[in-house]
Amino acid sequence: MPEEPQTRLALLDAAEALFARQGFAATTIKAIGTEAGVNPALLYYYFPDKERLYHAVLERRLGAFARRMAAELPAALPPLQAIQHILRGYAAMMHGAPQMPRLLARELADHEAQHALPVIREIAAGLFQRICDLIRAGQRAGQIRADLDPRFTAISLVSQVAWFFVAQPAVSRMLGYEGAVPPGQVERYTDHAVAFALAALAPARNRPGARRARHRARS
Amino acid sequence: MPEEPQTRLALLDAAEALFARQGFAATTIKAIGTEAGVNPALLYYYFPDKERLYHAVLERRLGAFARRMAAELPAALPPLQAIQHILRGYAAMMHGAPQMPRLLARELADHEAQHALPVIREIAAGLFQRICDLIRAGQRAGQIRADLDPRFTAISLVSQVAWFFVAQPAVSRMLGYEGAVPPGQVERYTDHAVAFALAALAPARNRPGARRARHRARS
DNA sequence: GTCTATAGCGGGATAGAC
DNA sequence: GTCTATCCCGCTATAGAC
Repeated sequence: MPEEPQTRLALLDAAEALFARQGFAATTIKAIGTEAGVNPALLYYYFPDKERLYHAVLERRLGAFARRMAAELPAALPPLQAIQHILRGYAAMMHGAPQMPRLLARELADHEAQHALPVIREIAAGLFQRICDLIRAGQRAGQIRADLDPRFTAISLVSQVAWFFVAQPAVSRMLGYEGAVPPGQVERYTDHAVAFALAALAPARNRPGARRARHRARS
Repeated sequence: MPEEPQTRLALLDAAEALFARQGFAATTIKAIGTEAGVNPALLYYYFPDKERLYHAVLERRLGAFARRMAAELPAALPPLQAIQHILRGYAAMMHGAPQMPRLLARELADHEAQHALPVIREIAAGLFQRICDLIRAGQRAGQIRADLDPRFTAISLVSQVAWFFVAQPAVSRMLGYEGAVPPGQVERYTDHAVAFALAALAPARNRPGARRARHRARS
């Protein structure tokens, strides 16, 4: 990793912010240059074109996250703690890179967009697979309700964190704030989400009428 | 509601599909016309411009949903059942209008985009407020854990359903499907999400070491 | 490495025939 | 109501001076 040119970094940062705010198509080269405090034409000195700049933006963040997650997770951690660890790591990444959630939201929604990177799919799929395996392990150990579908449950777990950040503007307003969610609230929500998840995962203790409505659930 | 011109409807449908797939900026007038099987210039006969066509697309669906939800919910329903009703209604709308989730995701992410409609914010805020109130009622009745923050909990509930549909392409792949999620699986996930939510909401029965770190709830 | 100038294209929107 | 032709603008990308 030799010395990264300042200009290149400025362009990456500016592009990340603008792509997140407005999307790829709505963001112009001129705007990127202005935001970066750099001549717009320099984009073509450091990157082949707008599309590859976008790729570079995604690679930079997601690559780092994927590597960290792959390295950090000790294999010996008990399932419930490992799940907690992943959820908190996910929240921390989202919190640390404020543009990322919206960028990710666009990627997820834009599956037909030409610039969607397979890398993202692979990273997401890898993490998801890991969570599924942890849930199954927890079920075998009797720490997680056996009647939960592991894959559906993994989605439930991830969605709580993902949605909070992705829908940030709406969520913030719903919580009663004008602009962004105050920093402290983010940690509080993360704690809540983990507690909520653990409560839902906990094995049912012979609840009255616990085993009904497997089919036929419409009102 | 007098006779709606066919062409107008075709344009609305085409625009809805394309805006959902590619976003507002990336969708061209020509593409809308082609998708609708109609001359592109007709857009300007039925709508003032591209932006107002977009507004019409959102109004059509969300207006209907908001009216239905406001009308359908009997005030006398017990909190837990009312919550279930809302979640299922939300899922049904998303399922019934496949483009809507992605359109909504864009709106939520694009809070700085100029075309974001205040209507959406109001609808979302109204439903959210309702869910919060239901949670508080459930807590007073002892049917919902008292240590949950009502607003955070409302987010957790909504996010499970919202994320499943919004991240549909990614979710589908994670569940192991190639294209879209098979119809039956959507209902199965909805059932799961409701069950997951109810499990998390259920009052803890004298668990050893129940969470203590509770902040003061505000009115 | 950075800048200016501009080519070249594709987009939104309009005029007006039918 | 529908269609053709077209204007005009702004965007991406490049050429080339410094």
